[in-house]
Amino acid sequence: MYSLLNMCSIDATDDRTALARIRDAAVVRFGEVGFSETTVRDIAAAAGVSAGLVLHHFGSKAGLREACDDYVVAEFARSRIEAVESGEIDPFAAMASVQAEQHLMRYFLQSLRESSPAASRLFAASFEETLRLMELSVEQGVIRPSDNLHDVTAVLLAWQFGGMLLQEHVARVMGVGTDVAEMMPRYARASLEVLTHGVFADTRYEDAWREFAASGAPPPTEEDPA
Amino acid sequence: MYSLLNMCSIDATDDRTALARIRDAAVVRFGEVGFSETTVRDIAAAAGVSAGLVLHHFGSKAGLREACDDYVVAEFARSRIEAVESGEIDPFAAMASVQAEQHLMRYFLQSLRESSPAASRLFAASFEETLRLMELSVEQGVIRPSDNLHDVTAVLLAWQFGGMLLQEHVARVMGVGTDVAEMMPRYARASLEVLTHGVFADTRYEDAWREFAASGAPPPTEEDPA
DNA sequence: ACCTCGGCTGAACAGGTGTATAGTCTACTG
DNA sequence: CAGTAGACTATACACCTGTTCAGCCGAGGT
Repeated sequence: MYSLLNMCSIDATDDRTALARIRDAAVVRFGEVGFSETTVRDIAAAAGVSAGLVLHHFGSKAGLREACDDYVVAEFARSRIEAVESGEIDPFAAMASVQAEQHLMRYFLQSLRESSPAASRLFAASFEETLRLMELSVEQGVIRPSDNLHDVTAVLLAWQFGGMLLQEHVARVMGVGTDVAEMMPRYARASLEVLTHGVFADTRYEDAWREFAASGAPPPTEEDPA
Repeated sequence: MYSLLNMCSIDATDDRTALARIRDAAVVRFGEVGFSETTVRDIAAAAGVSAGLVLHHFGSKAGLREACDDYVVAEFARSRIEAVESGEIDPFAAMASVQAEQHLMRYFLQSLRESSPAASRLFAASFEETLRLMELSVEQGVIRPSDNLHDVTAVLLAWQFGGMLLQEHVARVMGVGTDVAEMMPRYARASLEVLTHGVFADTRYEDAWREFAASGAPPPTEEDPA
């Protein structure tokens, strides 16, 4: 019904609908520089259409964002479903496949920066899936059992995405470039070390906290002495 | 200490100079909603002056940002020096004192979101100090020795700040409010558990990675299976 | 007294923003 | 073939942005 020829200037071989081109361009721009730094005219130019058409299809810039949110959420869900159907269990491979679609991940990370509604949806969805993965890994003896697996998973997820958000700063203090190939070996080794052995030499801090929590007093300190 | 945000009508007892009021208001606004979402007129109104005066004192909005950056960096440094001079060693207390000046921390976190130049400076400074603290803690037997303490510190710092950045999302999946009093017990318990015992049941992932790194092949996966 | 200088203001300017509107063209339908 | 619907464009509009500018005012020096 709405299949039109696309005459426009972007690429003669681009057979995507103008609407799809707008949406894709918006996902890229929003992911790269953020929502408020992106102009409707930018997106229109990148999609090879006029600014008016963007509003014609999506109503407003906010409507375009919502459409992008829905699209990215759906794409993530689709890629996860594919991964599950292919019988993927290995958590390493799981993360690798998430990393695969870079522009989606960029959009997600940018959403986290801006605390957009999509970020909450994606974080929550990622949490549910990770929690299932953690439970499975505990059964398989890969992950140490915990009577607090729910919160532990939430913290680990925050650390993981938080680490991605601060990638640039980690790379700088490590003295390497921000590209994955250069940074990942260092980051992976350090994080694996912490996630395997912890950082504290004994349980004194954990004990101190447990004792404190049991006393019912308002806790006096921040989270961890990293 | 000194009065915080007094929006339109400045308190008659406010003896700060107009320049200081502008700078303080800018730090608050930049920290709350970010640089590009804050207008010069907003800041001027919050400081009780005209928009022209802001530019008169700081040249431009960018100049104001630089001044705020310098101010916040200096304030952080000052508070850290005070902490060191008071003989503070306990990492818990260290983090608590950092948390104390909330508007400075908010400014820093917002800078991290926006990857502003100040964020790099503050992250690097925080890293240097944390690294010294870690070395000291290793000597005291509190932190487990590591032949990779530099990178481990970088990762832990990224996780800590990253966790703060994603505070809202962690709270949501934990089912608690975002305020510190409600969230911190849960967050502290989970992070202490991980930092004390790790999450992996054995060293298989660490071994696999070491083996892989030794082979010299390009690594195939992402950082951790959180 | 006069003068000067810097803090300070109000209005104006130039550019960019999201958005509304009028109109063109093409494809489909009766 | 008329006619309608919708994709699409160009233009204009209203608003907001950072910034500029001419000038006011009070304090301090001579």
